[in-house]
Amino acid sequence: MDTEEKQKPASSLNDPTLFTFFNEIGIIDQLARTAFERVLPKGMTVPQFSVLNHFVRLGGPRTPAQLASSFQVSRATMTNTLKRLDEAGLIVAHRDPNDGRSKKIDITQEGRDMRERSIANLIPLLSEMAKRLDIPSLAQVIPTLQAARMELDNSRHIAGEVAARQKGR
Amino acid sequence: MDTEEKQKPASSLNDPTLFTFFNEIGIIDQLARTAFERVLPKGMTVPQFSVLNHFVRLGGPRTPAQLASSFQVSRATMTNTLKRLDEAGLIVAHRDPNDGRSKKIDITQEGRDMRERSIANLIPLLSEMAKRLDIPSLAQVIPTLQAARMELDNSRHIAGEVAARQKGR
DNA sequence: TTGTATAAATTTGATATCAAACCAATATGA
DNA sequence: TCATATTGGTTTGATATCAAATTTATACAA
Repeated sequence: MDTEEKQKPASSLNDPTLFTFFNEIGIIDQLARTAFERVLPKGMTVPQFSVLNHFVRLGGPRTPAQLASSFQVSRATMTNTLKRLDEAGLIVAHRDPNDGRSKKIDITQEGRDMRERSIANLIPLLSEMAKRLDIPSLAQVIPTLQAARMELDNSRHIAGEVAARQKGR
Repeated sequence: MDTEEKQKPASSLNDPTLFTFFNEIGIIDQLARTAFERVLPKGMTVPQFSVLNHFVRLGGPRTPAQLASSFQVSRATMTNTLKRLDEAGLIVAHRDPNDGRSKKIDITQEGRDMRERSIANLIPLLSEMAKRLDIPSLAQVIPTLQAARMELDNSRHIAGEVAARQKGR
């Protein structure tokens, strides 16, 4: 199974492209998240806002599992975020009468108001960023990012398989 | 000071480029971090590995503040990561005799060994990723990412100013 | 029918991260 | 010199995140 791996074994070590790519991605994510969180209403976070925004844009009740899948986070993470939104009265949860395991989550009016205030706060920051960043060049790289994201998502099992192979020796 | 902002105030709302860009960035970062952490030696994390790798590649003792700056994280965050590396015996810290506030951090032999094992575990994963991702297209977008990262870094104060303006009304 | 497997959600325990508050030491300036 | 400001580092308190284990409910299969 690992015969072909002898061909060019350590080229990925010598080619810094992947390392550099992920490194830049990580720093941009960090800087952007922090900037957004600084302008959001007190107590609001990016993940919480994203959930509220998701409900407004795409509507309807959603299960925690659906939301976790939409945001590519674990169900445990989504449980945590939903708990905080619920405690703040920004969402409501109802048990699914057809399936006792499941829940239906929906946004409340307070949640909609919070989402509106969040967007109002984000707009000036986004405007400032748009002045400083080269938007057309960012738009150009989006397809590449989307392709990479989809491939990484499809390959999520790979890390587990590699890890299992390592454990086995 | 805000007269010119009247020109095209809400265009950033209608233009989804920035939202989409940051959204893709965030998901890629999430997926990549999780994949890396799954193959790293037990207990090793991406930030911890990054610090060890930094010492091996760039050498020499470094202060916590220098490291925090290199990785674009807060000093509090770096304190936390260094504490764990220190407890694991992977780094050593010495007080700076010339400046009682400061510390000099360096990697230990155990730290070098851990870094070697980490890289050995990462190589197969990176190889798999390299097979699935289009490396040349990723290489092409790196300059754009670097430019965006530098601009966001230079503009870190902006979020604070926008937030202050919002508090003021 | 009953027992096993799967699925949805949560809990637990760990790490990362920031902001804000804090302490200690150095630098600066009056 | 002495008071104030700045700097390096830590602590505290909060949220996010995952993996692994747990709980409850549904599905399936013998």
